Amino acid sequence: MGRSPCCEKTHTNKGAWTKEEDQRLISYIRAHGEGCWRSLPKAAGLLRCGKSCRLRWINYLRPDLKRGNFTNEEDELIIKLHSLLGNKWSLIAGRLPGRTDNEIKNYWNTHIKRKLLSRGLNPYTNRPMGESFSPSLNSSPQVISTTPEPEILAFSLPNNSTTTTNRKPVDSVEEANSRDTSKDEQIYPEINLDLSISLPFQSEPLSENSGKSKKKTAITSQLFTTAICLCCHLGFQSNESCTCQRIPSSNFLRYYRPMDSDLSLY
DNA sequence: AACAGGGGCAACCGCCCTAGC
DNA sequence: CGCTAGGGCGGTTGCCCCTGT
Repeated sequence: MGRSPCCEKTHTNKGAWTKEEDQRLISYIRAHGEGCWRSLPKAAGLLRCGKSCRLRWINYLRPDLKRGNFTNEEDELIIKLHSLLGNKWSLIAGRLPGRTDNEIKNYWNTHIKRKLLSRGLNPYTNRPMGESFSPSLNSSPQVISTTPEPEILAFSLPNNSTTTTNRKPVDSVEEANSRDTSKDEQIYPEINLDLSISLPFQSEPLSENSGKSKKKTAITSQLFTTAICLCCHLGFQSNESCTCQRIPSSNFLRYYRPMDSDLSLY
């Protein structure tokens, strides 16, 4: 017994979106906001699957999207992020304002992969072909703090780390993605890349009846002493790829991406 | 001018995760 | 605690356009 389909396949359009469909979707979301994608097509008068509407909006119709060619800085950032995160396109896109995961994924597959190969680099490791490699990033982000913003990626600074692990050759993305990264050496030794994503800020203590909240609080208490955004670590703080702002804190420094009005849609 | 091949990218598919009941 | 619906994500497909022959 399979999962029920997300929509009536027989009565939905497929393929390229028309201008009229785009306009309907934009108008509807402007009027009612995002959410409930399954019922949106009917409400908006679209003969489309809800998922299709969501994808169309997120990837092409959102007002905050940055269209056009990728800059060299974006290229380099993507390369570095990919070497650290693997095919976590949404995470990578999160560090590139105005870019979508789909766009970055396509760009990676069509441009960057080739670019790295032409440099004699393994596209999955960003290291010379044949050289051993292991990224340091844990695949599962940890919740480390609560902040006023919906999204924070924090990376600990070197903490007198004694991280020493054995490298293992990685020549495929499958291998790279499935590796036990906890044992891996870092690509960028100066960076301890524990990727962390926070929950929205709560100035009041977290509700006591929330078991999950307690768990998150516990994790927070295990914070490293210093955290910094990946863009900053990679040297992109001063350019457009990094929109972080520094928040002084008694225990550590936090960098966050402000949530502007447009991004609030995402 | 016509055709073939390849590249680029929008869109779809299917699996996974999670909140809500 | 299990089930389900909804949403998110990464991988893949297929169409369109460009370029070379």
